[in-house]
Amino acid sequence: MEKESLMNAVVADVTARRKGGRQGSRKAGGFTLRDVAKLAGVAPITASRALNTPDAVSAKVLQKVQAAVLQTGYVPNLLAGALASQKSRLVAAVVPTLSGPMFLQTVEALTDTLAGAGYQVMLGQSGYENSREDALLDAIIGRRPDGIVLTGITRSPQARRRLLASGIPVVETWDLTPTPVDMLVGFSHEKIGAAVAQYLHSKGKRRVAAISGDDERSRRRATAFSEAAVRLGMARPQESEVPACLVTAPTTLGNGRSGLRELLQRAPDIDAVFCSSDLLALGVMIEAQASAIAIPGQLAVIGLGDLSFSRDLHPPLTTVRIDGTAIGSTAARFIIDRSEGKSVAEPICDLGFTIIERASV
Amino acid sequence: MEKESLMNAVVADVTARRKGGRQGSRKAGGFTLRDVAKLAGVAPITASRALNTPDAVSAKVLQKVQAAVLQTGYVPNLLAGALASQKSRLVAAVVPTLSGPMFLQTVEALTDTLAGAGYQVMLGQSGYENSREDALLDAIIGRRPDGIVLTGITRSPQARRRLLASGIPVVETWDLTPTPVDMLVGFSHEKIGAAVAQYLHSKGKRRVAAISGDDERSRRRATAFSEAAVRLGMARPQESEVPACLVTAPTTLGNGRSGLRELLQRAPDIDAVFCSSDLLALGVMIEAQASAIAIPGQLAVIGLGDLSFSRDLHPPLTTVRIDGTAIGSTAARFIIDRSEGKSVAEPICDLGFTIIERASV
DNA sequence: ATGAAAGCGCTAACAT
DNA sequence: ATGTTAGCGCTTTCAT
Repeated sequence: MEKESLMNAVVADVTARRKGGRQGSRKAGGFTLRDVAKLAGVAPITASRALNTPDAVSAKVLQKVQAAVLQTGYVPNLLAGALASQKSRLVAAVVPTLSGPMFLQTVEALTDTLAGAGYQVMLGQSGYENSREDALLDAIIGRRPDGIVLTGITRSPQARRRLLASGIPVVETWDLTPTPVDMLVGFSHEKIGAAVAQYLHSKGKRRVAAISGDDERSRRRATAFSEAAVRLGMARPQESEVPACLVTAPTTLGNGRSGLRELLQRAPDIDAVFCSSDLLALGVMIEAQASAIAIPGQLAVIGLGDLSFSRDLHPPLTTVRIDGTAIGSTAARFIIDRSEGKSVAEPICDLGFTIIERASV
Repeated sequence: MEKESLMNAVVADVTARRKGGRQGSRKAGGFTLRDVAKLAGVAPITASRALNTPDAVSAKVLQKVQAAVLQTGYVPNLLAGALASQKSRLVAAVVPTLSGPMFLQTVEALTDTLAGAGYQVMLGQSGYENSREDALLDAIIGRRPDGIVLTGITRSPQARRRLLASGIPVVETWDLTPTPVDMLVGFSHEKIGAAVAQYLHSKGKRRVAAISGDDERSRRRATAFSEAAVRLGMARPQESEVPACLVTAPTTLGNGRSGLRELLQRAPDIDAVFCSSDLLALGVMIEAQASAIAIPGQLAVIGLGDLSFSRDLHPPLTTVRIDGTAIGSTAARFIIDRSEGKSVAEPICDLGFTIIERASV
C-alpha cells in the first residue's frame, strides 16, 4: 500500500508536469532520475550510481532502484548525461556514399563493435565532392561525439583545423598518409595499383587496361597501375600509359559493361582489365559473356573489394581483397581505447591487401 | 586594440577553464555561447538568437555575433541545446542489417532528406533476430531522438509499449499492418507474392518455384506466391505448395546458385523461379549459365528489388521494383512534419510495387 | 555507502 | 529588440 501510494504520488507529479502544471515549467513529461530516486527512497545521485556503477551501492539500494526503474519504465536521458559528463558515447561516421558497397562492411563493423561497448553511430554522407564535408563536420562536432571516423584522408586545411580544434579523436580510413589528423586505418592505393600490374605481368599478360571510378582514391590506384605497367613493358610502344576508362563514382555494373566496350574499341588487343571495384568487374564479365569473349581465355579480369558475390561468379573473380570489416572494427577499437583514456600506442595502421587468385585471370 | 584585448581576455578565461583553473570547475574547454556573447558585447540569449533566429536581432548585433563566432571558431553544443529545447534533431534508424542492399537506399534517402532539414541519423543494426532489438531500442530512446524509423513492423508487445510510452514519433517501414505503432510507409508482401504468381501464369509458366530468404517478410511473400500459384494450377497435382528453397538472410549470390541446384534436383521440370532478391536472381542466372540452361528459354527468372545492376544483366532481369528511396524520403518527411508540429494527415502510406518486365521472363 | 550543492551549455518564459 | 532568470536531467566534486 505504502509503495503503491508513493507510485501514485510520483505519477501525479509527472502528470502535472505533462500538462505544464506549474507556471514556467518546461518539463516534458516522462520519468526522470529524480522520480526513480523518490520512488526508491534515495537521493538522485544514489539512483544514478545504482544504474551506472552498481558495485558502488548496497544490495538493498540496488534492488529498490531497479524495482523503481521497472515500475516506471524509466529510460535514462543520455543527452543530459552526456552534457554533464562530457562523454556522449556517440561516434560519427562519414562516408562519401553508402552505395558502392565498399564502405558498407566498414560501417557495419563500426556500428557493431561500438554498439558492443555502449556507443552509437551517427551517419553522415559527404558525397564525393568535398564541399558538403565542411558543413557536415560542424553538424557533427556540434554533437560532441567521442570520436569521428572519416572515410579517406582530410584534404581541406580548414577541415583539419576544425577537427584538431575540436579535440575529438579522429580516425581517417581507407587510405594512408604520413600526416594524419590523428589516427589512421587504411592501406596504400598506390601499392595496390603496382601490385596488380606486377601480378598480371607474372601471369603473362602484356596488354593491360583499367576501368576505374573517377574518385580520387581510385584514380591514384589507376595511375600507379598504369605507371607500373609501363615500367614492365605492358603498354604499347611509344605510349606512356595503358588504356584506361574513367567512370563516375559510385561504380556500377553498367559502367563495367560500357567501360569494356569503350576499351575494346580503343584497344582491341588488350588481354587483361583491372577494375576498380568488383561490381565493375562483374559488368566486364557480363559484357564479355554477351559478346562471346572468353574469360580468362581471351581476357583476364581482376576486381577490387572481394565482395561476397565475387567467389561465386562464373568463373570466380580474381580480386584484390580489402578487409573493410577490419577497418571498421579497428577504427572502433581506436576510438573506444582513446575515449576510455588509454592512449593508442600505434595510431597508424596499414591493413594492407591481398590478391585473391581465382579463375578469372 | 579594444577588440583584441577582449579576445585575449576571453581566451584567457577559456584557457583557465581548460586547466581546471578554479576549484570545482568542470568546464571542458572550448568556446561556449557565453564567450561568444561576451566578445560580441551582448547577452548569451541574444547571441543564441543571432545564431538560431537571425531575423529576431538587429543587423548590428548579428554582425558582431557572427564576427565573434568566426574569431573563436565557436561550434554550438547541440547536446546542450537539445536538452534545453527538447528537440534533439536526431533521428534513429534501425535496420536488420546494412548488407543485403535492400535497405541501403532507404537509409541513404533518409540520411540525405533529414540532413537537408538539419537533422542527423543515428544508425542501429538489430540483426534478423528480435532479441537485440529491445536493448537497442532503449539505447535509442535514451538519446531522445525526434523520430525513430524502424525497418519492418514491431512484433514484440514490449517494444510497442516502450515506443508508445516514449512519445517519440515512430515510422515503421517496408511492410504494412492495420495496426502500426504510429506512422507507416511500406507495401504488401502478400500482394507481391500473389502478383508475381499471376504474372508468371500470364506468361505461360506452369511449374513455378521460389528461392527465398528465411526472414519473416520474405517468407510471407513466398507463402503468398505459393498459395496463388496453387490456386492458378501451377503446382503439381496433389501438391499443396510449389517447390521452394529457403536460404539464410541476408541473401547472397551464392545462395542463388545453390538454391537453383537444389530446386532442379527436387523438381527438374520447373519453368520459372521467383527470387526474393535480385542478388539471388543473379545467382540463379549465373548457375544457369554455368549449367547451360537458357534464360528465359528454359527457365524464367524474376527477382525483387530492382537494384541498380538488374537492368544491365544479360539478359536484363525482370524484377519487382520497390522504391526504397521513396520509403526513406517519405519516412523522413513524416518525421520532419511531426517534429515541426504539423500533424501528418495520412500517416499510413502504401507505396506499392511494380513488376518491371525485362528479358529474363 | 550515501548525500548536498553546483554546474554541463544551452534555450523557454517572462520581463523590459 | 534585448535582457534576466530559471531550468532541461544528469553527473561531478566534496562532504559526511
